[in-house]
Amino acid sequence: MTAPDFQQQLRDVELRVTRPRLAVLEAVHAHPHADTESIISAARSLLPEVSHQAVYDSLHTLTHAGLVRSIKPAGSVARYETRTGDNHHHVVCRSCGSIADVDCAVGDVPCLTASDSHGFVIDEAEVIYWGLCPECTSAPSRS
Amino acid sequence: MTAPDFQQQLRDVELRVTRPRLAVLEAVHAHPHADTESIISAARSLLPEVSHQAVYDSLHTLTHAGLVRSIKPAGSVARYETRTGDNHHHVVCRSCGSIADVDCAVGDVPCLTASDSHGFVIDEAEVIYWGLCPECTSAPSRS
DNA sequence: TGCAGAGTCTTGACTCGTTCAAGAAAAGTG
DNA sequence: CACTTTTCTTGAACGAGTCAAGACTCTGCA
Repeated sequence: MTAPDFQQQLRDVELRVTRPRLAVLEAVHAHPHADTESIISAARSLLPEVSHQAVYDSLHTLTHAGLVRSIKPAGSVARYETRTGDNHHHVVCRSCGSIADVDCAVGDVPCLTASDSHGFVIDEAEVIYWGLCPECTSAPSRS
Repeated sequence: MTAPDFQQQLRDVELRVTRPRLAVLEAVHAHPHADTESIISAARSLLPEVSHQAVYDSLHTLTHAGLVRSIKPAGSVARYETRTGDNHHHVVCRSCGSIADVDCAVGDVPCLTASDSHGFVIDEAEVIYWGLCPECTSAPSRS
């Protein structure tokens, strides 16, 4: 994934190509599951003067456009990733908060079938597996 | 579910029986999926002088003990419910934020099998279905 | 019933991720 | 290149949730 690719991604969804957006897109791509602060740092290593506000705004815009996806496990701040549209899920470590991707166990667009949806029109199923990561399993920190 | 039942619940998990806890437990039971502020109001209708801090603390304690469960859909504040241990899930309306219970589509403790868990030890699967509730489907507010 | 000690609650201040607002700057258009 | 619209910068504000210290309650035991 190169810089021109990111530009093309933006144009494909009819967004203006701006340096903050490119920096944010590249930062999210390079640091999957990073929180906003990390993304701000990463974006600033590419474009030193970006304001945090521009990063927040870009993240919102890109999320709306579907280029990035945000996840917010309970007890964590917002995190972002560029892997979208393939209906994958996440495992979150209860101890250290680290996140890993998990492909959907059931198929392509699987978990979209709730047993009784109460009349809701469902368009997405979000699954979060909670547990302990390998490191925290072997060395469980403060219990 | 009567007041003595709540007392018994607390004793069963070896928690002290205090009026704030009873009020919180009853409030959560009476208002499933309510946010913290609503629970504070509801608890105060039973016990006028409870501090918000006591409610927060009780909610945390009860959550730890497994008597209540907290859910935090992205973009929403924390919400609580007393239905625990049956591995049910939730539908959340993207428009108005209302929440409904959904029984697990697959079985009893189903979704606990991720295809590749990356070495994580998984103990819970949390599923949130996103969509539109019946009201917002027929009258979609500001798009 | 009364006492001691651990655990809880009240009060009030504070943190920090996120949002709001107004003006300046930059991207796209002809 | 000038113009219009969108986006970015700066700086302040918001608010759910947390922290801390002291007062108060609950429970177990004499």
